[in-house]
Amino acid sequence: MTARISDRRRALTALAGAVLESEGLDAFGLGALARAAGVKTPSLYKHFDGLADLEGALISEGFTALASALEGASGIRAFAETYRAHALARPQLYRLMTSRPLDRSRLEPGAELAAMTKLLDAFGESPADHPRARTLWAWAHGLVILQIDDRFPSDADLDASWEVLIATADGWTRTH
Amino acid sequence: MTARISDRRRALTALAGAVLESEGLDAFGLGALARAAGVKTPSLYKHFDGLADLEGALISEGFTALASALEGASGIRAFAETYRAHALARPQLYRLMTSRPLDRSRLEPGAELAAMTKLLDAFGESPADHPRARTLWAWAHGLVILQIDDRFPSDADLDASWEVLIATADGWTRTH
DNA sequence: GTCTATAGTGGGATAGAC
DNA sequence: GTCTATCCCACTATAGAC
Repeated sequence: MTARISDRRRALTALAGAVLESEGLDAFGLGALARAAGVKTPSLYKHFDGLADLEGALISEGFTALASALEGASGIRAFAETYRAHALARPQLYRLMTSRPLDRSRLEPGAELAAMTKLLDAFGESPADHPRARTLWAWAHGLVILQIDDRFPSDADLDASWEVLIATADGWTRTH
Repeated sequence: MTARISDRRRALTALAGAVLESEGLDAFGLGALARAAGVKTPSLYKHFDGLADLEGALISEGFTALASALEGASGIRAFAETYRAHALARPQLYRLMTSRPLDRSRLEPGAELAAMTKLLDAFGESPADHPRARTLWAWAHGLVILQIDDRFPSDADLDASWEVLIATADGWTRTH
């Protein structure tokens, strides 16, 4: 019963996530959230310390949700398909998370690290594995973000492109 | 001697490219270009049909330059290193070209296609090779854009991550 | 080809009443 | 926790004089 203020912030953050997807990243802002909430813009300042704070809450939630989704993915195929599905389920949030400078001071501590750790752990925790883990992440990210930004021809067989990634990374784990 | 107007447009576009890199994509606009050119913003409308036209000119130039750079690259290693160096030489232009919705009606006809064709041709022109060519492009793009957006730890060995890409793609061409 | 003047839009943000 | 009122800023864009 004590932390009802926090509940309101959480509810507004969830609404903001929906607005972000429906309006698009470029049209998103305090005004868009206020309109959707049926509230005037200045009211939001009781719950967020400005736009950067709101974006930080959304991004933190995104990292936490990604880490949680990857938790249950074992094996390269599950990893790749989970990452792909998770990103495409909320493409505008994915763009917000990855396609602009990241103000880490606005994030919940550990949120980004939790997601990154899950990514790196797909290949073991040894530092020697990191270049391969990072390049695999970049590969998956490239496939996802180019699709979100509509850079592939409409007839491109993206499933086939993902299969190349899966087969390649599977080869790495088999020979480790 | 006839097309001096066009010369001015070209010079302003070149200046805009420099401003884009020094000010960053978010701070770029007609005002930034006007300040750099020592001119008032409305004057630019004699040379560009608004901001979208200016951005289209920059993006077209970027695609043309990329196609030209890839022209001389033969083999996977040369391809990868050329792409990487070209993107990182003008990171803000690369972001402008790849990280937002692309208004193709504002581009010089064929500019995007020329660059994309060079990318696909790295693996031959058969449609069966396209999934592999596209996934390789996405991979290279992911490595470049995550570095530009500062998403890798500062101690990450990116050279090693690129070597994984090169070794993998080399394997594809050897077994074709 | 450049200028001044101006209009319009949209956004973020603060102060203070209720 | 929400409101009104207000301010500030930045940018795009047009009209018309020089």
